[in-house]
Amino acid sequence: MPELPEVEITVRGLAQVLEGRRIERVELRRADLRRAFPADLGQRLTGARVTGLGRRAKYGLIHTDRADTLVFHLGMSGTWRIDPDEIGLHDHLLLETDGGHRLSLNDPRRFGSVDLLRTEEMDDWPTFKAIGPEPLGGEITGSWLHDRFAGRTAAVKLLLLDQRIVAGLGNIYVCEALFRARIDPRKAAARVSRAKLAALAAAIPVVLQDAIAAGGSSLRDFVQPDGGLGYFSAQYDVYGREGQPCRACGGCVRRIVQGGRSTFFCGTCQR
DNA sequence: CACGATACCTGTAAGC
DNA sequence: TGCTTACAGGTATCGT
Repeated sequence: MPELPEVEITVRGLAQVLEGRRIERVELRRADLRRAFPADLGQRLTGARVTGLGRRAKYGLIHTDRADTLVFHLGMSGTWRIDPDEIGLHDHLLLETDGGHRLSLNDPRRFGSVDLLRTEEMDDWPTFKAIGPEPLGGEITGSWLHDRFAGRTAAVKLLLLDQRIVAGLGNIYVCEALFRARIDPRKAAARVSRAKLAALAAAIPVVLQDAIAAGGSSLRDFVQPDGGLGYFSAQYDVYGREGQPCRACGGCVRRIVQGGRSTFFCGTCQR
């Protein structure tokens, strides 16, 4: 996915064309993504005015003046497209605004989701209640991680992907944050030193902010709402760099599989 | 409960 | 060229 930085960039792009605008037309081009679209989505959204955009973890939020909030998740392959030239097989939800723009939620793999919540009840939504704090919110410190990791034998990399612990990190930024903190991703979470956890807590928001500043990452099917591409992928230290030299020590970046997913790290720097 | 494996779905690239 | 396989940013669910 779109991990947290890509969702943040998406939300900022959507705000440019949605903020203050009335949604004049809603078109559902299929009944579901991962789950069914809300049955009354079109009815509740049509004619509503967008009062603001937001983000919680990897979920994008579109608030309306009808006290509803559309919550979208981009899954692995979702993107919002603004004024696409053509509407294709994977454009599943279309919104047309009084500003003359047409937005399309495009998601080939359909791992994404769309929900419509009452804004005042949003914090009580089970999905939001179950996930951990925002990594950019300043709550994640070394000692906080130490507490959460106490007694945990799973690899630190796998726990960082658990949205109940830290919400918003995905495979790329976990690999990058662990590199910056010089932590071996295979290490049992409870056995990572306090000093390393402090470095990790510091690295997480920095790597995310760096990615946001670069405009999000560009993997093969991620395009920003304005059609531009992000360039952070060129700055990756380890992700996708198997066999290439470590930028810090010149050693060889390795790829291993953890939890069925690729982990990239430097076996020399990360201990 | 913690943990690992699997399923969901499509597109792309690599290997034969 | 065509077929098969592996892999891709995530998350829910199911065994053990």
